[in-house]
Amino acid sequence: MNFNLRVKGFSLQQTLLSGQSFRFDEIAPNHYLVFAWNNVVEVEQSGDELFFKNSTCHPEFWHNYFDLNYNYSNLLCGFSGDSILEIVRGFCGGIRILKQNPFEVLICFLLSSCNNIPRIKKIVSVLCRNFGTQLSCGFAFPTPQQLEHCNLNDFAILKAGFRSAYLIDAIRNVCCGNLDLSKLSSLSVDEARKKLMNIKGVGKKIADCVLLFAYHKFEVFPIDVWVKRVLQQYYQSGLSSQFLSCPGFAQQLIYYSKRSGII
DNA sequence: GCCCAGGGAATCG
DNA sequence: CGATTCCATGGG
Repeated sequence: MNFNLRVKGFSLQQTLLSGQSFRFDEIAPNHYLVFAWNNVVEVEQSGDELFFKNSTCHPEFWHNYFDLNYNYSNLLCGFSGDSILEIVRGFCGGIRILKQNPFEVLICFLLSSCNNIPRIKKIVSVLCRNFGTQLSCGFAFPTPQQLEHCNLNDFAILKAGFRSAYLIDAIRNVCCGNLDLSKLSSLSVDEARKKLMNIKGVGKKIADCVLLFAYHKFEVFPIDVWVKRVLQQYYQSGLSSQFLSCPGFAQQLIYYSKRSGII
């Protein structure tokens, strides 16, 4: 299925490259193969237009996935008065927070510890190819049930090292109902975070990544090494009220900007 | 053979 | 509580 969507202020490239997803491939400059939930699409941005090709689903799915309904200009306006946030807003204000599958985000960020993005993407692609459902192009991220009976030997192909044990613990807890990902959204952020942190290898940072990238909890603030550097550089005396107006989104712009070397 | 990647957990004070 | 130290593995 092919179709177009008109967007305002959105940047496909900034959104995909902002470190929240590991499930896309650049097939040409500014032209991506994007996997989400059980779907895949080729997408390209030109100005205010998104061109979708060979989508496995209807436009509404991608509209929701890329969070195109949310009023981000309000958030960006709220950053006025904080000089750092004004800079990053001008640099990458086209970032949107994707609506990703919680199980997928949990597994991907468990793989992120002591790791780099290209390698995480490689591990995830091997995981999908070996255990996920085949799509028209590529493979879907495996469900908890598809991974339920995997052991350390099965995961040796991932070359994920010590992280494989984390995956197995997470899968087991999800499959037995100990961690019910479908119920986290009804809990308070603090309660949901506690539940996630019961998984081996999940601390506050990874829990907050799941809450932000899968549950759209903009009030959380995952602090990774890049963001920590910015805090030490510019926010020694504390975060501004503008920052605290939407920590999750501010964090995402700061991460992308710091990694790009503009701040 | 060494260094790097980026987090969690345990153990302090 | 916050700060410090140790730990884990594969790729270049």
